Amino acid sequence: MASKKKKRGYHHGDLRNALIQAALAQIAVSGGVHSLSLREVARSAGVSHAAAYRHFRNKEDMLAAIAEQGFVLLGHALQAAIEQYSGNSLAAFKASGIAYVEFSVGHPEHLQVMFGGALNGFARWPSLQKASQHAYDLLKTSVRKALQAGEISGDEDTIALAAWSLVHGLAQLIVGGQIPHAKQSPRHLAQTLTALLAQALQANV
Amino acid sequence: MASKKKKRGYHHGDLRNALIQAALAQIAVSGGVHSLSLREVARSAGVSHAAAYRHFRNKEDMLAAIAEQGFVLLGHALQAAIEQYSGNSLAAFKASGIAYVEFSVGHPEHLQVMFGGALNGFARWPSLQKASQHAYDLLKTSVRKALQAGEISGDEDTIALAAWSLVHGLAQLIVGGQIPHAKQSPRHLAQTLTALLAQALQANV
DNA sequence: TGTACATCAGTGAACGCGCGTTCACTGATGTAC
DNA sequence: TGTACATCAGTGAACGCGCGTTCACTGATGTAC
Repeated sequence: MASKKKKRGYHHGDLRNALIQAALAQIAVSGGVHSLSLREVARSAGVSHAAAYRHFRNKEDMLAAIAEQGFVLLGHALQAAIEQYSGNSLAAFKASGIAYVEFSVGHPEHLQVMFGGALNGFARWPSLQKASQHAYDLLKTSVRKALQAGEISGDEDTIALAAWSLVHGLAQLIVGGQIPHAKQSPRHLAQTLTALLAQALQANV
Repeated sequence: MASKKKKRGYHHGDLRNALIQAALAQIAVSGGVHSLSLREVARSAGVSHAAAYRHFRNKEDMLAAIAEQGFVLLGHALQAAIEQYSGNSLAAFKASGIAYVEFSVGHPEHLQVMFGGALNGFARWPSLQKASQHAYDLLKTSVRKALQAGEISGDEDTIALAAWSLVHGLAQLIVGGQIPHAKQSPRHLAQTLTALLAQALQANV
């Protein structure tokens, strides 16, 4: 259950990651970042609670590490979706929106730390801020390419904000359990809404 | 600072409301529901912490009361916006979206309790569930009227979900401080995005 | 290859703290006669 | 109007608890010679 053979550090091997995994599991079970405890996390990772302080300055710092991991994973998901349609910038744009929703639904615990307001701004964690900025840049670039290719029209910032708001809102509502009557899968919903937005953006081309 | 002359109950007059107000203030200052404490709320309302138990079964019950108040206020905001354009169902639909964003930006503390996941479902508080359902019904009705008037076209559920996602996402991003570069006011942003969505919905009419 | 030493990840006890909730009480208010 | 009584909102002390963080320590690992 503990370290396999990957890093094999001094003692545990990869306690930092093990703690992050334990924290995510605790969020999933208790259903909230607010009830996450450093001691409980260490306990379920099979380690004394003081050990956590060898890897994180404090509890908040641990949450920042989780949020950063979330944005990195989100970045990868967006990049993969975009690259899948390298020849068609509008399809790539739509795919990135769908990927945003699928990532959110697949990683609700990360999402909660990323956007749940537990960190009060990312300014104190440069690498977190960088990862978050990178994910947003991918979206912006995707919009710019579709604009340059003449497949959609409009103001770049406005389009990016509309797209982000749409998929972010959908993801939050799904993960928050606010759409109980949804008969369709998150992916299907995301496809429908993304197509609807794309339709609006193509209107004036 | 305490009760004016409105209800003048036995002792305090309107402690229940005073506690809710104190809780909202505490959320605003500390910047999170997770760090809200019943004892601190009672303290800042000038009352012993045990007094709170005369008005709420427990801490969670107090949060539910705040969320309920939020949905009631949201309902009023939506209703007012819709009634303002009683002759034009498309304008009413857009106005309700803008009102959603303005309510959110104007009541970030309520929003956090309503959607921050602190309650883990509304099922245990019937009146909260009713208030939340009512707000959603206003949106649905607004969509249906625009459809019936032939001003927009599409599937009712899809349109409602798209509209809700868009304004909810925008609101969450603004309140969460995720849009630092926004040069425009929340209201302006909401107007722009709502108009964009309306454009897509009018496409096939 | 073997030994002495430095490093530092993880330990276990201790700190001080504020929390949520319960309880028997008190005293201000409302009401019946 | 006055008095006796019932109600119940708010009190203050007490409960048990788990928390975040610090500290001197220990012992496994890596390294210089």
